[in-house]
Order: sequence, then C-alpha cells, then structure tokens
Amino acid sequence: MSEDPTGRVFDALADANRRYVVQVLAGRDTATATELAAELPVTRQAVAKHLAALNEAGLVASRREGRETRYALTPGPLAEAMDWMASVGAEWDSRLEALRRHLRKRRP
Amino acid sequence: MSEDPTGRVFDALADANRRYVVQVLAGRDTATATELAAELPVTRQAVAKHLAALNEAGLVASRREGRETRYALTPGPLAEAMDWMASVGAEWDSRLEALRRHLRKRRP
DNA sequence: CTAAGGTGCAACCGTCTGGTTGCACTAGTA
DNA sequence: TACTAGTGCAACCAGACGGTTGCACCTTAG
Repeated sequence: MSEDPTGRVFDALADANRRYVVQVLAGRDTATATELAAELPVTRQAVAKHLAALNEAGLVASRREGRETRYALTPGPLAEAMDWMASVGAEWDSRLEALRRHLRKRRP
Repeated sequence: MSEDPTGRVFDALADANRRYVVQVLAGRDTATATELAAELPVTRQAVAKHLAALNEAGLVASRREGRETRYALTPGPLAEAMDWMASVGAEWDSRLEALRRHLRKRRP
C-alpha cells in the first residue's frame, strides 16, 4: 500500500473498531487511548495500534498533554476519500444517464 | 468483519487494484475478468478474487453471458459508505461550528 | 468432433494484521 | 521520595489476504 493516501484512508475505515473510534472522536473532539479502550472490547494497546493506523492515514492527530496523549479528528483525508467515491459515482451516473437518453431516443 | 456492510465496502475499496477495477467499470459499464487482468499487473485469477470481494461487498454484479462472465458496477453500497463518512464529517463540522460560536461569544 | 478461449476451484506461499502479554519509562501525587 | 496512572515498545501468535500455479469444466469456432 505504502504511498497511497486514498487507500490508507479506506483501509483505516475498513475496521469496525477503528470506525467506532472515529465516531467517538467526532462526537467528543478528544480522547486518550485508555478512554477509548474502556468502551471497546479490546486492550489499550490494540486501541493504540488502531490510533496509530488512523494517524498514518491522516485521519487523526495526537498531542501529548502532560502524562496523557490526546487524539483528535482530522477529517481532511476523509473528504478526499469521499471525493474519490463521488467521482466514481458521478461517472457511473453520467453513463447511466446517457444510456437512459439513448433508450429514450430509440423508443420515443 | 462478517456481517458489516459498511466495513466490507471500505475493505473492498482499500485495495488499489480493486479501486482500479471499480474505476474501469464506472467508465465502461461491463467487463470480464480476463479483460481487466489485461490492464493490471496481476493474474486473471487474482482479478477474479478481487471481483469476488467486490461482489461480496455488493459493489459489483456478475452475469454469465455465454462462455464469459461480465461484471457491472452496483454503486448502491458506495452511497451507503459515503453516507457514513458524511454523517461523521457532519457531526465533526457541527462540533467545530459550536466551538466557533463559543469562541465568538467569549471574545466578541 | 476437436481445438481453443474463458471460467472456476483448490492448494500453496509469504506477508500483513489485529490481538495479546510483559516490561520499561515518564509524569503527576500523597 | 515512593506510589500510581498513562504511555510506548517489543515479541509473539493465529488467521486473513494478495498472489501464484495447476487443473478440470463448459462454450464457441473451425
């Protein structure tokens, strides 16, 4: 995968726990790994790994604050991924529309 | 992952080859595994596996036509995934907006 | 009928991944 | 200073994943 921003975002969002973390972060704006681990059926370290993955995808930013590290959402890449889907969807839609016009022309 | 529609879509879209297949399908509306394999650096069987994954994610539909199986896009689930991202993004945006209002109130 | 194109299935392989445990380190606190 | 909460790092494991090869099974063209 390496140098593939869009791919990393989709990959990050492919995991249910990771998506849950993103959701929580979206409604709470900041959280630590241990806080998140408390609401998930996995270890703190597992959550830390997930946060690292989200961070590598650019979806999350970490900031050390005293003895705890707080994580916050960075929804920029999310918009990029949405752009990809939107463009694919748009192209498909336009093709569908063209087909529709074609059929209408052949059988008015 | 099992019973997780959104997760399956994101997982399907996480692979670059798979995204390429989706792109091609969006601009060509139908293709076979061998056709797609011709434009990719992998074997036909690998493409077949990718198509199976896309099919399981509901992004693609297969239809046997004589001795070849043609695949076509089914962008419904794509919209679902976009909805997920949009909702998360919206929540984040609203929180950001609330913060903005708060700051404006404190320092008019 | 026979040959060739197109699929599908199964086995196999190296690598990545999600998860765990254990331990060491840093920063507040009594 | 001694204690405790919160991290980070490393090793390890089972399973999934992307990819390949080999082969058997239709379907169409000569």
